[in-house]
Amino acid sequence: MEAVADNLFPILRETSLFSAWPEDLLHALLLQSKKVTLDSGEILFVEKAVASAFYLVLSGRIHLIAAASTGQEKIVEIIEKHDLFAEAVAFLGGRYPVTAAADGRTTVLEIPLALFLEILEQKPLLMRQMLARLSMRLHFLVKELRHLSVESAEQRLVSYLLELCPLAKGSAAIEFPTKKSAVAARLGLTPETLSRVLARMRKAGLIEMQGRSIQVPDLQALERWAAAR
Amino acid sequence: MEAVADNLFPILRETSLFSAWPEDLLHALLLQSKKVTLDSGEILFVEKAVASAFYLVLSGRIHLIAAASTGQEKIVEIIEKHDLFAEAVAFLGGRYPVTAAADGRTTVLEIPLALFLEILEQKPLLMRQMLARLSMRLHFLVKELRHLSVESAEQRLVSYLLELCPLAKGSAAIEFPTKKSAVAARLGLTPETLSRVLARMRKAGLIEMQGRSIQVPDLQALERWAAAR
DNA sequence: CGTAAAATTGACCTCTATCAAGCTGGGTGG
DNA sequence: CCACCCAGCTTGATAGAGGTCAATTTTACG
Repeated sequence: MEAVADNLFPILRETSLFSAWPEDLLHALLLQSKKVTLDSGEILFVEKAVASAFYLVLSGRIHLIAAASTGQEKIVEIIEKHDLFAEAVAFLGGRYPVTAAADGRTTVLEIPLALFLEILEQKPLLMRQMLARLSMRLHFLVKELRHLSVESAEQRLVSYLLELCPLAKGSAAIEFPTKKSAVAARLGLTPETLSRVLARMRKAGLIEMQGRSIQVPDLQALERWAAAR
Repeated sequence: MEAVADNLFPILRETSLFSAWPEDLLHALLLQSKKVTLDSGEILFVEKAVASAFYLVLSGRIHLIAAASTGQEKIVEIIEKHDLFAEAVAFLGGRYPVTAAADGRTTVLEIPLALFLEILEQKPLLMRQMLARLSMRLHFLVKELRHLSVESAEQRLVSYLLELCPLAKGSAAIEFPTKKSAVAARLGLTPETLSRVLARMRKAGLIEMQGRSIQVPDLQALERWAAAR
């Protein structure tokens, strides 16, 4: 853990949650926050632990993991650089619903909930933005639920690829954010199945692949292909 | 659609969202609301439609359905009598993320979003409660995600049964809230699979069943059985 | 009752997980 | 500088869970 530098301001400002915060409040919040650096695989917090803070990824990546009693794990979400996570726990008894683990060496900003809540309480506008954020997460999860329950491995992978590329038309160059085995877990698949689906796409001439980067000459063709299974 | 009667007050008061609302505001909101009655299977709103209202189930049941391009459907949630739904859409461009359909003849109270938002804007305390509600839904969905991705049919059904009965120990008499085919969809299963799992439980002496009602002589035995698969 | 919808049961098949080898490529120490 | 090593990836063979299709049986309700 280290002291918090002023260069964090622009990063926080770019998040939907903090974009409209007045300077002084942001500063007060930063004063109570600290950087935490994790080694690959290290656990930031475990499911059901009492929540006292939420986080912003400064570098690296965080995996949010839901584990079953059988020991199986599903990556609910991969949090990228400059994204906030776990901010929603604030409003509920305050226990984390998932486990957070570092993917590669990762630094996060730990923001204490107490002061954050206090500030929110007094600024309806900020609360309003918080509501919008939670709403978005809700929609995200509903979408995930659909993907998992009614879509095949092919459809899920294609949806995921389409999410990763900004334009929905023409061709695209896509890069997996992390190693394929983690992408597989994110999609609710095994690494083997992901590998096979990618192989099928390659054989069908729909993609080219080298390591983590994927070329898609025709996004719409890819979509049509997935729809047919 | 009919005029709104005053006997709705106690029902609204029992919801977590409206429990703390001042009389006058609730009244103002009710004045703009109306009852809507739907026949079985009738659609209240479709996915992606622009949202102008949210709802409270007065009688019957509503299924929230996520459909895939293939035509397959998953029931995301079964909304019971006196529960609110779709209130979260308010804060997001305002499109419904799911389709809502009546399960049996169903009456809902349609509450317009515009006034609701206006009121919230001026009452930070109410907003705070709204946040708590969204947070709960978020946790619910995360749990669902885990169930779907890392649990077997047996485990999902048992979790669902345990959710339906208030006590976690000893014996219980459980009643499915709706027809089995809908329960199956809620669990992400086909009716056939649900039927088979129930048959297996019956043969293992873990449950007795007549129509929609289920007797569980030993809840913990049921849990152990599910854990072993 | 009689009919239609719901539920069950059986046979079969598909998808994905699992287990078990190989393969590959980037980093390390000799 | 190269050989080796090992994590990550791929590929193959196999099995199991759950879906699909079809044929009954049961239930609900006019």
